[in-house]
Amino acid sequence: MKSKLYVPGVGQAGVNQLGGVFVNGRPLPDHVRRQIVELALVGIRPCDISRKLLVSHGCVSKILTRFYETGSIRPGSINGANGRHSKKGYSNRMDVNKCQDVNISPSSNKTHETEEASSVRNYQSSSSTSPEHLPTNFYSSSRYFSFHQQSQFFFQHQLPPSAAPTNPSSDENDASDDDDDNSSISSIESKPNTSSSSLIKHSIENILSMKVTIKSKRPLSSSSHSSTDERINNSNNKRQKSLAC
DNA sequence: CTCGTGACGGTTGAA
DNA sequence: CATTCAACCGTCACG
Repeated sequence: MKSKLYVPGVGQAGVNQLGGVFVNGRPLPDHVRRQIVELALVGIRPCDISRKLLVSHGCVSKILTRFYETGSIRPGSINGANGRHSKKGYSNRMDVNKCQDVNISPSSNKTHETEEASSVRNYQSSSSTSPEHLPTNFYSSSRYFSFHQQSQFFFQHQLPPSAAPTNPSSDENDASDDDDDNSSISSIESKPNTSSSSLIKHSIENILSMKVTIKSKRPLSSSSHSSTDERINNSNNKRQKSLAC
């Protein structure tokens, strides 16, 4: 039932049961992972998130489980704490990048969350199309670069322009957009900020507007908004509690 | 209907 | 340089 298509430079791209495009064996794009976490934080249920973002339920569950346990939205091999990257000197290079980008001393006793946030910033700042910003600790540059371009192509066709990835053509716009993303992600993983919360609200509103379009396009089980809102609030309280721990 | 989990096939980097 | 292996990925199906 799973249709597959081969995309040069990416590998086997497939379409899951929800109609979403994915690349087998490759992590979801960062903005998709971020949207999953943001939607979960505002109380959207995982099943709704999977339907909205066209990501499989299992993937949403895994990402949220990882996020609740570690506070990280990154794929497991990113921060070099585990996986194959820990064997080589990636962590040293990561520390250098952190010093340059985030002004965090590598020798300072940083918490896991600050390290994660800095790694997120480092990765997002490096996700611009400028070759010298290609990630050194992630995948190899050439493969990652081709994948990133292709994934942007895919999700530009999947998501509305408000939730679509940034335009790779202009660096300054990328930088500003990355700042928006960074502020939203830092507000999630650190303390809440008033200005960034508006950004979160903005992005979530965009996503929710997409939800309306999707629901109008493909009506799910006919459920009234009031009952769903109550369930959303309940689950939101539960997740806020778990997050506060 | 929702959610957690394991199997599966695929990708990636190191050895 | 090609091959092998381990770790990780997302999807799917099951309970």
